[in-house]
Amino acid sequence: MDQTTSDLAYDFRAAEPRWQEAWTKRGCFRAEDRPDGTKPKYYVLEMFPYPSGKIHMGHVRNYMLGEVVARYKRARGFDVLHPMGWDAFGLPAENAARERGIAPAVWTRENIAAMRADLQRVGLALDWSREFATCDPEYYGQQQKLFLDFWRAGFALRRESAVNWDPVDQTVLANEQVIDGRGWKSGALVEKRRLRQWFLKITDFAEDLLAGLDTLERWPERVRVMQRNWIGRSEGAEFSLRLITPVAGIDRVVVYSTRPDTLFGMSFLALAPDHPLAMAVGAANRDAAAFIAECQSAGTSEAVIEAAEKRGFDTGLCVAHPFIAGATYPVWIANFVLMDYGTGAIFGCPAHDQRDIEFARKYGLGVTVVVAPKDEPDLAVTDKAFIGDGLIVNSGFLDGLDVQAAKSRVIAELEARGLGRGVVNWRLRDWGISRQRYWGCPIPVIHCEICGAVPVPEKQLPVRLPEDVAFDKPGNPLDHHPTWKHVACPQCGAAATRETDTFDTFVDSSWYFARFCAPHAASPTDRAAVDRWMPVDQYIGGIEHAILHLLYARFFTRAMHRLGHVGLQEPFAGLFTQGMLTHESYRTEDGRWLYPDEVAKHPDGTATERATGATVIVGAIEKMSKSKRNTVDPSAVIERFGADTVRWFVLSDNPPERDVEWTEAGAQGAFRFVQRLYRLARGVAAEFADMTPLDRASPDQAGGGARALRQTTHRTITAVTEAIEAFAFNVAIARLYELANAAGEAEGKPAMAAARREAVITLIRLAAPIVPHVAEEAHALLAPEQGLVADLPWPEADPDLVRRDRVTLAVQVMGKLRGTIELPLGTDAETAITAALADRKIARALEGATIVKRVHVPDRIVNFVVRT
RNA sequence: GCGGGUGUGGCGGAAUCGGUAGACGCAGCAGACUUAAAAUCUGUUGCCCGACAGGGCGUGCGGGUUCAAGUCCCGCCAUCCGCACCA
Repeated sequence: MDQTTSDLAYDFRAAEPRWQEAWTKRGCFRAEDRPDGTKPKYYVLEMFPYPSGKIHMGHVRNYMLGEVVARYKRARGFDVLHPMGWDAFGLPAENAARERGIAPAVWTRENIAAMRADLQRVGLALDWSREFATCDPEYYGQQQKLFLDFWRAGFALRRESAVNWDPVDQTVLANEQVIDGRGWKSGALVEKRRLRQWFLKITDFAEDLLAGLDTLERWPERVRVMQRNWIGRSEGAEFSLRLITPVAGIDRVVVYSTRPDTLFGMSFLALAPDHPLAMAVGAANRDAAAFIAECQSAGTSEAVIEAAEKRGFDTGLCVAHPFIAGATYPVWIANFVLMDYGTGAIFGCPAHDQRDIEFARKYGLGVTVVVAPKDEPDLAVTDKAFIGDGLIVNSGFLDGLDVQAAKSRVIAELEARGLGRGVVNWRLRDWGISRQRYWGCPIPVIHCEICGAVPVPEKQLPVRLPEDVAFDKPGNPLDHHPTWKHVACPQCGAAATRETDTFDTFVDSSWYFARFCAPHAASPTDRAAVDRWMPVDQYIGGIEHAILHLLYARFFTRAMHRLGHVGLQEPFAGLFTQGMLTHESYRTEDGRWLYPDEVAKHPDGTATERATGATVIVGAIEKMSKSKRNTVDPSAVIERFGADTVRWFVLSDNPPERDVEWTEAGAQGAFRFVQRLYRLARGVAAEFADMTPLDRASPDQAGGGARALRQTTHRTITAVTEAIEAFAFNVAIARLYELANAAGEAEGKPAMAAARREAVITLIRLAAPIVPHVAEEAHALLAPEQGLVADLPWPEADPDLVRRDRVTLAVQVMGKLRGTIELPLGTDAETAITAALADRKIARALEGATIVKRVHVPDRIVNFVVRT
């Protein structure tokens, strides 16, 4: 024992590194590459972190969820793969380079080293031998190979699309860098600019990605719903409308509608601002051009476009109705029509579409009801469109049909006349993967004036990112690099240039889980390793990734499957999405944000800055973020209280799917429990030393409550096991507290000593996945002959001790609780009701009333319905 | 704006199926131990009336279904996540 601390306390400072070393030495958490085939596999993975520099409590919580699963599954006899790596490319490294002159590679490597050290102090059961970072050429080189495979297979293509262009900084901005339509640094109004970029054809997989959702039984329903809505399958009609006066050779406009049944309620046609016809009008009309330019300055983010006030510009053009001879409708350019969805043109039917009614009211356009609800045939639409089902009216050949029948009928009619057709449309768009940035995986393509876009030959991979780059100029440093991009064309040998765009970092995270199976394979994946470990049995991460990351990973896996890199379509068999970590934010009166440990809080609710004594404004509890400095550094807490305290606390109070607020008080509570666990073990060890061999052998002594304690112990095994399986770690912890309380109450009672020892040993082993260090320390006091807790199997409950023979029933009168009765399990209705009526309190509650109905739910409740 | 969540004591939360609301923890209060403090232990703690017994109210708000609603249905409010170049 460490002599420097009080012999009363568990010394985590000495114990934690010692046990961490013991696990590493034994290779406890190394996943077997060559298993003997006797154990089932279990792959548990948390979304790998971006190396921002320091871990925060949110990371610890995320990794603790996987941690408990990993240690628990290991104890249940699985070969567990639980790896760690780094999602290392991205914008923050470039921002650091521009702001502080640190090279992105250096900044990233330093951050990784610091975060790795932080994570290792937590004592996680990770297989560090498989660690890699996406910025390792070994990894991104294989990614380049994958991309070229995709390209050859027709999954990749180049086409134009819009980006946010900052005219002052001469650079492309991410959506988060556009604030109120302006560049975050320059403040300049952002323009939409069209660039030729690489896309992956995720839309080719739309049907399959949608169908696959139904097989993901261990995914949260809400994530599946979000993905389903995102993919957005819709059936509708695509058809053309004739322009009365052609413009620039355009004589018709193709529209898409999911409600072709409302075609007779049309009152206008609306074009996306970047629709070819709108552009043609803009070329000839300055006012139109000004309106289009205004729409262009809104940025590319859908949220901004959709939330903006609906506005339009009347082009003065008209289109003819396909079925009503002589009827014409004005053509507008509207800011809420998206070029990327459908055909970029819609017909407006205000009576039955909310956006259209708002637009029509604003600009005085007509409103014709063509669907009448069955219970309200004379519907009048004012400000709220009617979008429900009903019977078609005012619609010629569609009159009297319901919505579904009218859709089929109108499509048939459009097809018969050669005007259009029924189509399935997707909200999902192809995935644009080009980024005009330095710190990412280079796209392995060479542009030759003669041969066009040429793949970099495989033997020249990886295309390495040069590290001698300068950030003194705006724009992409790869573009400015003196030599990097100048190469000979691999096909014809002429002077050519490299693609200077890099991949979206979502590409990096779309296949890393497959790479962990064989992180140093010479091909993107090692099929034998992938077949052994995939799918990920339990994937864990933030709900903020519900759509993009998870959808891209599912798409990538399908594409890799078609090319034989993996043998399955769905990468994640089970998914758990965790909530965020929150904390109060603090700022001084002059507006500086302060870290929580710079603030002294006072009992009266006020707070001051420790350094200066200045008044501190206590702000809202919100998501921990660096900018607001409301983060709590786990390393400091580990230093003070130990890793087990942090581990216990991040799981103890909250259901993992919900947000948590970090509080100092909670941390101290967790610290006390860790100490108490050790004290319990020490007390039991001392008692046990004094026991006779006979007493030791018979934990189930008559009387003295020993059997009751044993029942608690074995019921706790069941309850904790179920809670862990259900990801209800906070409930598991509550049950562990109860067992600790029960064991504590048995202290000093010789008749219960053996039962108490069983309780404490069980408690330690059940708590071990959460607080493994103190568990090892305590277990070594009680049963050193059994070796490491990390190597022990999970405790098994004795069914005989779990079973209950008596239950408490609630007795209600008119649904209000009036008493309880205790009965043998499985008591029949008649006996239960008789027992209830015999109860003094119930009898009094029933005085003077006539019982009209008796309800009995076996082993649960008796309810009397009465009349007075 | 659209899509998806969440809302229960002073606080975090618990409550397979609709069946004793508030498990467990934190904080508080009272007490024991101590010269004292810390640590530890015991009791108590949803709100209101009541000395007790007991009674009333109570799961964001408003309705509804049911013998019975935190749980199911309808309508609101607040708040969080995502919206395709933050990761």
